[in-house]
Amino acid sequence: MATNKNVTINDVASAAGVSRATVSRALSGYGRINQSTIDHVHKVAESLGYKQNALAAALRAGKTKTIGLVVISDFTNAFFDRATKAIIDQAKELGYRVLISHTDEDVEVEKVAVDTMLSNQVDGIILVPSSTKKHNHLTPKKLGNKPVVIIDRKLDTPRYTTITTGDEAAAEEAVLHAVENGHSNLGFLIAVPGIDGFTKTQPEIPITSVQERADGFAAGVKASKPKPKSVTWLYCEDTEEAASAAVTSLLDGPKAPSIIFTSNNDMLLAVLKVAGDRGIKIGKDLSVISFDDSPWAAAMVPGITVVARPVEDLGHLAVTELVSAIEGKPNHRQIVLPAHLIKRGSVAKLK
Amino acid sequence: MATNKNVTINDVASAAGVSRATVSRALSGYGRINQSTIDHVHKVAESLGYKQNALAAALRAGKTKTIGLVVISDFTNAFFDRATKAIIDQAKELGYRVLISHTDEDVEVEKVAVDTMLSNQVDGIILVPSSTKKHNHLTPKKLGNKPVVIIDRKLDTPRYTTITTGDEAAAEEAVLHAVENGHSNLGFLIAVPGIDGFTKTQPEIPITSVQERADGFAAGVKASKPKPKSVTWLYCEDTEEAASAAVTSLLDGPKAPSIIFTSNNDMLLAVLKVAGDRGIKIGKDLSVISFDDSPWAAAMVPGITVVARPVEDLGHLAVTELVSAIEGKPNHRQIVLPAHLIKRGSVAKLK
DNA sequence: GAGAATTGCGAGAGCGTTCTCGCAAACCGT
DNA sequence: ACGGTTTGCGAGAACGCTCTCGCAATTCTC
Repeated sequence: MATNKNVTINDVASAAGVSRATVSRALSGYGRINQSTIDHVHKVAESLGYKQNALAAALRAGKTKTIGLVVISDFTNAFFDRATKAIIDQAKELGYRVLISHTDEDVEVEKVAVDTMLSNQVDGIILVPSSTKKHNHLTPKKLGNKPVVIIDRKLDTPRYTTITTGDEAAAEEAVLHAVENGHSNLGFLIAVPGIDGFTKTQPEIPITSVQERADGFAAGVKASKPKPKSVTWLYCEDTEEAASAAVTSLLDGPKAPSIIFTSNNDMLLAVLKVAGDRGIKIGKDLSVISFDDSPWAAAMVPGITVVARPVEDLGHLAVTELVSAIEGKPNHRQIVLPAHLIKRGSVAKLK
Repeated sequence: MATNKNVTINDVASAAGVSRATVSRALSGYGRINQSTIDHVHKVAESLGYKQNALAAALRAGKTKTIGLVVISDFTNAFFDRATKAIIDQAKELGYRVLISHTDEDVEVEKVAVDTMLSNQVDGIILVPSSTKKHNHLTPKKLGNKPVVIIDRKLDTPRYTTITTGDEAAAEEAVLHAVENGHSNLGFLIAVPGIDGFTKTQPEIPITSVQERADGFAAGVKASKPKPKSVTWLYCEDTEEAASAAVTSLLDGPKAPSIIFTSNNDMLLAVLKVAGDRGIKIGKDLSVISFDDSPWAAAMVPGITVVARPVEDLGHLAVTELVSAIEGKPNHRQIVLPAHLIKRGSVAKLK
């Protein structure tokens, strides 16, 4: 059980008969150095199985080539899985690694997540904030003046480059699409983290993207040509139980909707589940439109009509912006990427 | 634009009027130190906004409290998203961070991923190998004798602790379930990375878990009481196009199956898509059983009958085993967790 | 109250790099 | 052939931290 001490740059240096500095020059490719010694050092390093200690290099150089990604949810989410993938891929493209942490919509968790990132000396942070208002821990000073890109949601103080999607317009479009198809009894199921169960009266929504969806739905209702006969709003905790209960109450309520708009896929799945259990056919007896596209939403029969957001573009752009800031071009842009409605079969043509 | 030099342990030391060593003792909680100085140092550190530089600490201490996770696929996969989440959560529980990399089933990518992990001085690695056979880069020597846990698939040399699921038995159970329900024309759609398009003859399968599923299906066919009338095998590249083509060929072939077994959810989605386009009703005109459960498979109408694997347990256990090895109890266990069939509505009762 | 044990803390080395500085050797121009 | 420039490389400091060692001060022991 030989405890293989890692081979260091010193080992390479003495094996190659040169100094540490020369080895570093040869391997990192900077400064004045003879091509033949470069080759020689490379050969020796390889034969010894030398691997750079990224920790030491980063400590000395003051940069880690790592960006921190603090997301809300884990990857079991049709938005964040794709965003995370896009971010990792683009980061790799630009020569960066990604450190991931998720916060479960908890500001306290977010705080320690960010601290961990900073402690690990990330060069910049991409963050999905869990609260619009509570961000005392996100001041430039507390972040060591490190570049930050906010995605998916906005802070109420637009301090950093922020990339969001145009959910409001898309939500409005969704409502108009439903009304055009003859729907007149509308149900809205909005997932709001932090509340208990579900409620009809609008609670404080700590997430701008959700707020925008709700606003867009409302704008759609207002803009509808034949005014909808009934509109029911339900704000719901983001859990399976609460969602099921909310859907049940919606379907059993006095003004049962012919279409339900859901603000995310968890809510959508609850609708599908309850409807399935009751033998209610989607796209026929009940229509549905949700947010965020996914392979399964497309493959279902009927396909689910969704607001598709440019998730990959968003992730891609976030990294590009962040890296550009890391490399010294700090500019605080507010970017909104367009979302659009994908019409499938889950909206019945009434009348 | 004050370039906030990070506050270091030296700053805290001089502000608190003690030595670096004392600050370190106070904050890290080791060695002999007076409680009142601990409090004092903590207070000063807080007021200065001191944050430990994890890099420096790790460099000095020789351990990073980080484990590397090298998975095949990204998180847009019903298995790996859950596994990754379970691993991150359990790692956090045990005081470890997770560095993630994905390889897209490419051995070369896997190689550099592992190198990156090592360069970043991870304390151990959890790996989903992209190939059963090609693992020259995974010798203990090349891994610096760091602990490794292999999950989801096996290497042909059982060198490390390996955690897999009992896919073979579950696959057999799935076939028997179908035959019991009167199915006699069976189709098997097996995703095999690295092949081109699809083929009827079994190619080399570089992944043990897939091989085991195929073996289990075969065992099920053999064990069926009324021998199935026809059995069609299709091995397919893991892309949407190839899968669609394969499904089409399956449905249009001479022996059109009444049930299709798919080895993963990508294949399942292809089946659903093609069937949907043709107006073929799942659970009625065509039955289907897939591998790996997911929220949408449960919410669909009819629900998809699946082989559910204990993904969270697997991830959890992987971390536990790895950390135990990191902390000095190296034992090479071969663990197989049981998978089981969840019967939903996607299998029609024939006869 | 004198020796022994214990406690609290500072000095300083060292983790594996990078990078500036300076020096010797090689090269240039006239 | 001689001053000046360029080239290649080594010495050594520094990044921020941990941890051993040793010394002074305190507490214990009988």
